[in-house]
Amino acid sequence: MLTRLHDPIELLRHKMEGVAELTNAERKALAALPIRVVALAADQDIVRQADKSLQSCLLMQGLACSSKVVGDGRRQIVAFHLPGDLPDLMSLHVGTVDTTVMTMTPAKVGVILHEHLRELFANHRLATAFWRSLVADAAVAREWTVNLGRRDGPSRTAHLLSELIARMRDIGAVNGDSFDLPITQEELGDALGMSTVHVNRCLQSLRRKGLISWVGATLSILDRSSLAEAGDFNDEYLNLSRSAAPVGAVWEQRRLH
Amino acid sequence: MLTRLHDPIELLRHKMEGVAELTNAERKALAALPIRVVALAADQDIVRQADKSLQSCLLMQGLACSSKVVGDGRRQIVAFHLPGDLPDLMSLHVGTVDTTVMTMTPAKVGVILHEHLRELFANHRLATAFWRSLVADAAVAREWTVNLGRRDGPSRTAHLLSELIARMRDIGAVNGDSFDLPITQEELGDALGMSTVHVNRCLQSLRRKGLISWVGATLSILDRSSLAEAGDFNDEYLNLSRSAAPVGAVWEQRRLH
DNA sequence: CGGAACTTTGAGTCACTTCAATCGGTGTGG
DNA sequence: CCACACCGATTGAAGTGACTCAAAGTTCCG
Repeated sequence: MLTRLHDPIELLRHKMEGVAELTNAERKALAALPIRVVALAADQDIVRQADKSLQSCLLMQGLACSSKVVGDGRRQIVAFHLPGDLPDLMSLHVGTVDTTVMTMTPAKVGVILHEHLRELFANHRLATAFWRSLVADAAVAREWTVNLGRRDGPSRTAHLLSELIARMRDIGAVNGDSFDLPITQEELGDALGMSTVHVNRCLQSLRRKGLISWVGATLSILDRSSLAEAGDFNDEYLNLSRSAAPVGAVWEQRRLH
Repeated sequence: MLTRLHDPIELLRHKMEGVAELTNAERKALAALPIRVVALAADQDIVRQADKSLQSCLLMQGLACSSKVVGDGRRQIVAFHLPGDLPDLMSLHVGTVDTTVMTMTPAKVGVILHEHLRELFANHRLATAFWRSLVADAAVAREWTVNLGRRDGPSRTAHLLSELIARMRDIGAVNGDSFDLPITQEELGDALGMSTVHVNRCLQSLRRKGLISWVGATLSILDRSSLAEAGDFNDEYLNLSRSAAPVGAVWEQRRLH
């Protein structure tokens, strides 16, 4: 599966089928989308905060992140982007991004002009699929807020790693319970809002408990359910869009009656 | 202005004109939207996490918040909702919400059926306006993540209060530099990811520096620019959609050339 | 082989938490 | 009209999680 997903169109199709059912006509429309593939080194800006943008990009290979820098120069990563993600899709509607999107590893991105996306959205169902992907990203962002606000170091770390393996699994990037995570503890700290030293100690604590092993760039989850428990992790928020495809159930008019 | 905005349609129109230019036809379409107004007491759930939903609501009066509860029972507020906000607009596209939305004060909400919104979205420009409002909310959420991850107590508090007065000003709810903020320090702590005690001390520190005064339910910003500086606050992220209305400028093909 | 980048460790300090008590205002029943 | 209860704000004191600083150990790579 992973090999097939090196093709930008297939990747995009897989992403959209994750949140909505597509007809053959819609798949064809997606396939007709002009995408220019660009290879980037690690630590390259893709879009910078406040840039005007007439295009959005599809991450195809590698890892990327969105971050903001605060007054004292430290940065906070607000999202990790995996292959298949559209890190700056929001610029389609507001023409700018409020974060800096950069690669964390060598990467390939597919550049899609907004005008082509807009043409695609003549089909409402496709527009909805993209809309859902934006909503799904927002759900992840809210969970990060919870993570930073209410969980201590070890738990916060466990939660983030649980999120990552879940998302990696969705795109078929997990072998057994291991996946490639070629990022530094400093970057992890920027995402967790913690110092590098403390990240290191939290990871050790997870290792000592036999929950994970992280050698080189390979992270292995040794005990997925215990890790989830340690991180107070529940994957529902990752699957909102998926379960939503058929909106059927009657809404119980509890309070707003 | 505030009085006029007690009408749900006017409130919605004001919201949407904040992010996009509307034609008279579009204003008329908005005005035709069936909205059922419901009055709620304080601390009532509007939508609960994981509820299936066939409608979204427009907050008309009062304050509301979205929150999630973590394993040990503490909660994290992930967003404050002001009059004019659509706290659960995302349920339009995924059929669920991942947070619990509840009132913090007595409130009025306008209930709008998803089917009516979808009809409205036959007009692409109106759909875009709603889309932008969702993107704007996501930008605020990302800034909260930064705030929780990288700013200490006093600064974090100053930042949130700066955000609140800026958003209150947008809806005309600010008199001079004062506005009604009828929430407890505990609620503020749930938003800031801090204990009540520490919120109290951070507020005192801001008071001692002459930046704010908070008596009863009235918060006054005594020195707006110093408060912004103390909170490392820059309102750009709140105005993304506004500045975006005409997407004109040519995007400089810096790195993705 | 040497150097740079990253990880790991230790020690001291500080921000923030928790627990506990007090204070003040507000509403309520007697 | 007062006594009481309740809720929220405030204060103090002790404990702890996380940070900073600094150094040493590792891995990677040219």
